[in-house]
Amino acid sequence: MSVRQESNTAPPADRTLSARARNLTHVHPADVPLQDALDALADPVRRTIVRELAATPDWTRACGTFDLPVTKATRSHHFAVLRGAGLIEQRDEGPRRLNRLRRAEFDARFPGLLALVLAEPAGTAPAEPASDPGDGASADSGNGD
Amino acid sequence: MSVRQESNTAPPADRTLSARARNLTHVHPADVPLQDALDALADPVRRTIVRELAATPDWTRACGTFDLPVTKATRSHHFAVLRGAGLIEQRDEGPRRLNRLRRAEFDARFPGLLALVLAEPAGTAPAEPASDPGDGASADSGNGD
DNA sequence: TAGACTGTTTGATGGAGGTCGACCACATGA
DNA sequence: TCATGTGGTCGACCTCCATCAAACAGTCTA
Repeated sequence: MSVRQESNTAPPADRTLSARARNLTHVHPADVPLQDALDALADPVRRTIVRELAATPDWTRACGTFDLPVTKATRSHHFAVLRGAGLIEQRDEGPRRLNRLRRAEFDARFPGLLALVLAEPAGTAPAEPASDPGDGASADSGNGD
Repeated sequence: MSVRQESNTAPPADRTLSARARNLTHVHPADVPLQDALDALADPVRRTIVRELAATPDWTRACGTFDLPVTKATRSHHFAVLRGAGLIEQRDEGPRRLNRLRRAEFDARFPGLLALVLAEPAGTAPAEPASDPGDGASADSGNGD
């Protein structure tokens, strides 16, 4: 019992998947302890990712498209943490790795927690450039399909 | 402007207060950034304090009566952090320092967050003895007034 | 085949914070 | 006045984790 079918997906060697995708292990929010959720959201960079992700449709943002004050190595680390906390889902699309915020599932497990993060004004926490006055949605923008 | 009247109470030198009580600076939850709230609740010992505090009536538990796997120095530190995050209120009663969980105020500022902590099964997070079989409320108990 | 692009992994580093022992401050009671 | 009990402060230690640079691994296009 337990471990939701699509849960802790350590993929059982699926040949239809690329070698890269096979390393993508997801954790369902239902299996995440509160400790991990709080640890994940206690970092300002990760909360920024979550907020930016919430502002765009699912599967439209690759990891590299986020405006973060860290190198790609650190960025990669943060995405892994968010994945491990059941906050995001990832899928490989060519060379890019697209992201989705697990809104409903996560909110079902931790009611209200995600809302607090999304309600937090951007640039409030440290390690954030407090956003530039020119508004962030200049070029890439977050328009949908 | 701002800073709720009873807010960040760095008491303006009140002679009716003991020297000890004068050092008791409180922060109103409304003035607490999400970062501080998450930092405060990300520690398992502090969540234990919050849960134990929620299980007893206000102003009935002194700092020393909590069953924690740390020394009093660390304990004192944790209580200070909780106070600074607007999670608890403290009052000196003789040599003891009594505590109160700021349920309503904190929940108004961070809806749902406190509920998540209280819903967390005790002994789940690390650094907790997973509770002793004899039930915690043996001697001192938490009965109220 | 080579190059550009995207993302991960590894090893090292620095800082923040949890922890402790020791000492100090205050209140109470004998 | 002294002893006790409660709690805070200080300095030191130590672990964890965010961070980076460098090297590696796929994917796509030319």
